[in-house]
Amino acid sequence: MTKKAKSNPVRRRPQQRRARQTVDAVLDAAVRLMKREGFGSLTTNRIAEVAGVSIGSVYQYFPDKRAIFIALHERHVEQIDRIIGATLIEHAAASLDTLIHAIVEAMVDAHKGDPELYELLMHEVPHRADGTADFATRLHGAFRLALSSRGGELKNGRDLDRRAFIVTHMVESLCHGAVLRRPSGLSLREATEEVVRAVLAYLRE
Amino acid sequence: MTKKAKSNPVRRRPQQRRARQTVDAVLDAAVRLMKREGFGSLTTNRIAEVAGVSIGSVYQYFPDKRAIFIALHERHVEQIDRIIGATLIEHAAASLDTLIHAIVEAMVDAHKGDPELYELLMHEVPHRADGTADFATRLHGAFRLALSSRGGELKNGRDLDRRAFIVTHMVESLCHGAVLRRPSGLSLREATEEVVRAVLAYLRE
DNA sequence: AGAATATATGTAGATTTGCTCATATATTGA
DNA sequence: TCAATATATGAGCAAATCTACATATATTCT
Repeated sequence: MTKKAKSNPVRRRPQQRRARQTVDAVLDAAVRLMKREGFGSLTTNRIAEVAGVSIGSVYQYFPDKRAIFIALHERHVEQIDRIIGATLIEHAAASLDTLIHAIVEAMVDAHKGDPELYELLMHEVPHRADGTADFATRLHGAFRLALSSRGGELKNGRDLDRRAFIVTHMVESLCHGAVLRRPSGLSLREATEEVVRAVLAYLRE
Repeated sequence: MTKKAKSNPVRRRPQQRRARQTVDAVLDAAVRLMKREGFGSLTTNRIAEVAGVSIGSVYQYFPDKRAIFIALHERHVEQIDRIIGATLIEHAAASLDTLIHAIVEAMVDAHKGDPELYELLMHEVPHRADGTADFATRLHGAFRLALSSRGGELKNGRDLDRRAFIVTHMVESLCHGAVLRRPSGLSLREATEEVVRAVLAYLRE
């Protein structure tokens, strides 16, 4: 398995188009393999093979196997980031009700397309070790902003942080839950609506 | 890394006390090593060494390295299960308010003692692959029961499932968040109280 | 006490995996 | 055109996982 943090092996960053294609091919191959054979039997050589590149190319852009997983998470977080950002802008002037509604629906939509992948990302693929920029942290800022321009009774920053903290975790966890863990007999639409209700109940409390 | 599902290597299950001690020693050693040197540099030989048992003993109870991780998760889930169960019994006759309060505080208490471990379990140690009995699924039943004997307006099972689904994910995610991801400037006590407020706001909605 | 069973040891090695490196090819820029 | 730079290759090494197994000790049962 992974060695003990060898002397900082700096890797090349892709700058030409084919390099970026190589990187993408590696990430896509990793996903395809995980879905097909499970996370446990993922090997770097096999990833390279399925990606159609040589093992050497993989290690030009990823310092180690872990880095592939981190990149997978980053790719996902960036996608969600874009979706949330767009939703915030689109509903900049809307009420809190419709904003929350829009964000929750956007989150659910973003995940329902490929639930298998997000299940893997959530429960199998190890997250990054250093504490930088996990998903909740990045959502927090967005919600803080959205709440600050709306909540009349939220006077100071501490209140804002408190509210944003709860809302962030509710949205993240409940949207994932609605897609991946909702009880049988509860449709995705019903679950989504209930998530919205829960968040708004808290914000109106 | 793990092989491709070799011919079902059935392992011994501990029945004597010293066997259980061996198993525990292995799990404890894995945790100690992860904290000390990170998940990435965990090796089975080193685990055996730190546990004070031979590598042969390790493989008598764990079919492969992954099984050690799975056992780590199971151990944690069982601990939380016991705590939740005890809290439910202790407050069987209490109001919904005090029950939720008690459960949230119990969850936070259970995690605040060793946040480093739970951070590892959440983000580094891969979860089990088969979908059996994850934490949320098990909490769901408990909350369903607790709500059924209290919520006056919850008529049928669908409503119950809906409510229990939301509450389960809120409690799990927000308690973890309060311990591991609360914004600086928000004390653990404040965060915990806010979690309770959020859950109750939803249940009273 | 003595047989049956469960547990522990640890070396030797086969197999697998992560990752390196010397070398070759493609692209860019002047 | 041709040097400089970026990208791609893949055999092979070091290290890890996991097995096999002969041996020794501890526990349980009658």
